[in-house]
Amino acid sequence: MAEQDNGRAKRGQRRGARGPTVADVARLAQVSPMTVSRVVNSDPKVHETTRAKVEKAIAELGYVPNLAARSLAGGRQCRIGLLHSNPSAAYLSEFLVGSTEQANAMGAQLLVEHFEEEASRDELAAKLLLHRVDAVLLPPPLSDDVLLLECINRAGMVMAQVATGAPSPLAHAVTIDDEAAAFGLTARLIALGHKRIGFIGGAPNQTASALRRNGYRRALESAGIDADRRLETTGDFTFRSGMDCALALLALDERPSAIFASNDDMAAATIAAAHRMGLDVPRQLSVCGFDDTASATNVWPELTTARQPVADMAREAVRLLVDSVFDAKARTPRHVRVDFSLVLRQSDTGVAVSA
Amino acid sequence: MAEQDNGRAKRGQRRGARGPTVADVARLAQVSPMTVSRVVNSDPKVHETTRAKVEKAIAELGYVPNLAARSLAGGRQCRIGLLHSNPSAAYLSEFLVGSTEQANAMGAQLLVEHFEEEASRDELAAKLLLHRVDAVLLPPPLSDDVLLLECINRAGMVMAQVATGAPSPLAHAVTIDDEAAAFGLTARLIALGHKRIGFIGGAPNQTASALRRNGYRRALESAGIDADRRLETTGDFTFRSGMDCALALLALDERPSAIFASNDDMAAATIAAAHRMGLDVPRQLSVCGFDDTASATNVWPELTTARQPVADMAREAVRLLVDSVFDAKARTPRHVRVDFSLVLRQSDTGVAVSA
DNA sequence: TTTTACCTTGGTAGCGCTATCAACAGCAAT
DNA sequence: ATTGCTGTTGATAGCGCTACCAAGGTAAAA
Repeated sequence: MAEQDNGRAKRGQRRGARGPTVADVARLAQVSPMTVSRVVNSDPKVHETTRAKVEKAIAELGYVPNLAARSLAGGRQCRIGLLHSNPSAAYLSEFLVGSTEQANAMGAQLLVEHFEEEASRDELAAKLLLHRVDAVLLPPPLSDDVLLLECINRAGMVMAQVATGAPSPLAHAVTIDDEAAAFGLTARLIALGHKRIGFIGGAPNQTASALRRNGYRRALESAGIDADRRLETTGDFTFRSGMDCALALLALDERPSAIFASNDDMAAATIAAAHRMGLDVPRQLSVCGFDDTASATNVWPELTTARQPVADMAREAVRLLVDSVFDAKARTPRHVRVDFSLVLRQSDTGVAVSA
Repeated sequence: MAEQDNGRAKRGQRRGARGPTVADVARLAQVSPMTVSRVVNSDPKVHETTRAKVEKAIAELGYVPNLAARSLAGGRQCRIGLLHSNPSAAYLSEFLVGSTEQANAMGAQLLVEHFEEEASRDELAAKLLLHRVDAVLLPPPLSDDVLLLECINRAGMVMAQVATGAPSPLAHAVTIDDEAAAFGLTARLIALGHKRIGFIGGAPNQTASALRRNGYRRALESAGIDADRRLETTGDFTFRSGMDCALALLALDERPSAIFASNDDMAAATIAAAHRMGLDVPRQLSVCGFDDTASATNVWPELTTARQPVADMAREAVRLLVDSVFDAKARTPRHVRVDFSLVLRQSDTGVAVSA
């Protein structure tokens, strides 16, 4: 009931005091609202003096632009649909942090949508359209779903694939050089003295899996080690599949002395499998993973792995999308490659073992 | 230059065709824009017949409300700051999914902000204020930071603590019954025949830690088992601390036959420690965790644990916050308790072992 | 000096929606 | 017939911001 007037004169006849507006700033700085708008949007054609005055007024009032009004007036409005489907929680977490941050910073709205494997791609596209989604952000494994890409493209939305092995001409892409990273890790195992190195591949439907396998093979090759196809197994990025593959590898007559798993979960499983068989890691078996997710440090010994800057990749992808939505010229698909790094921990640094 | 008119009469003189508006729907349904607005917002006082007409028109045009305009006109605007500080990635991920979903559904804006341990709470509050944050969402461990709560409260923002053991009178709280869950898990271990059950506590500065410890103690007590304080250790929810505690417990003269860890990461570490000492889990050592995060299934054997519905809790918290922001009457702190469940997997189901 | 060209600023008119209040039924009670 | 309702609808006026165009000033060119 009590109409409390917290120190500020009520503006309209609507409900009480919200934050200061361009008009307030304009009054204080003795310029027009329009000029304030220009300063806020860093329009180059504002005189230095005026800009300073306005900035002072802004600081004084603690003015913050109202996003709603801005996007309404500006006509611009960017909704990004983030589609995810059962990626590792650790990956998704980092991805979400990066993408929400960037989306907020750029005034875009992020809609997080879970995509069931079995769901119809057409229905999904229809749903996105219904939600007025302008752009779609695709973390793996969805970034490799060609049907989905085509479907979304047909619906006229911009897309960004993150961490795909096969950038589509229909979409932006942000990737690391998976092959180089896998090459690097394998080369390191070789440098440690290993000659029989087992490989656990990722899900065949993710293109990155093939790239990592190539990196592994190329490293062996360039070290002059004959490839033994029995040492190559294929999992699906889950812990359980990693366990199965590792057990199979460790049951071979000529057991590998090192195993390169295509992601951290499978590497963690490999360590578990080794322990289960009474092998010490890294003394009797060196292991390395890929991705540097939380799993990498939640095992003992901690995993040597390749780190993708997931949050940065998400940020970059959002940036590409927002730019595309606001500026038709930026709509031609771009492919951004970001740097990875090798994180050396304890899972592989045992005494070098010769086969 | 070519003013392309894509099939729809241009509305303003501004840039071309955006989606249909209330006016379009109103015209088609032969009612006033206001009535359309009422239907969209499910205002009860609209006649059945009218509602049907409008809904038909909406469907026909594929109308979707413009959020920006709505929040501008409604004067309502809700920004929720989600503060997180190094929680487990798995937890954060689920939390983010739940909270972004709910925030979008309720037309609120979510700002994700990382809070460094060392950062000044006052500066943080100032920053939140600067970003015009109306409400703050606090997942653990921040939900237990009393200083932070006071600070934010002083700044006049609404808060919600998630998974705290000590709901503050200053904030909403969404919790599970940690004590009951810990009781349940411990009771299960006892039922399996264990008499010496080790305990790995969580970080002392998180109130949930104490509750879990109480549940553990109470279960022992009600089973008539004498508490042996040497069996109680204290970690800090990290894998590494779990490893240390587990190694200590397993080095005791009278080794425990089961260990209850206060979260999954520490339970995973316990399994790793057991393997490291050549003990089989669950045959020689039963283990159970808490939270049912991704870690629970990324170890072998998989963890028996207590599941918190993290995403649901986040959703509920967001709901409480948004309601509070839009409706002053809903601002009195509420404490919502949601159900947990015990997830029985393989880490504890060995042959029952007697001490 | 006048003209042309900027460079900077201001005025006006909405963006799409909803709060508010006024208006008009239709019906019961006076 | 008049009054008073409840239930439903419409008209009006902005929310805070920016696109657009026009207007003033100053400097360079004629």
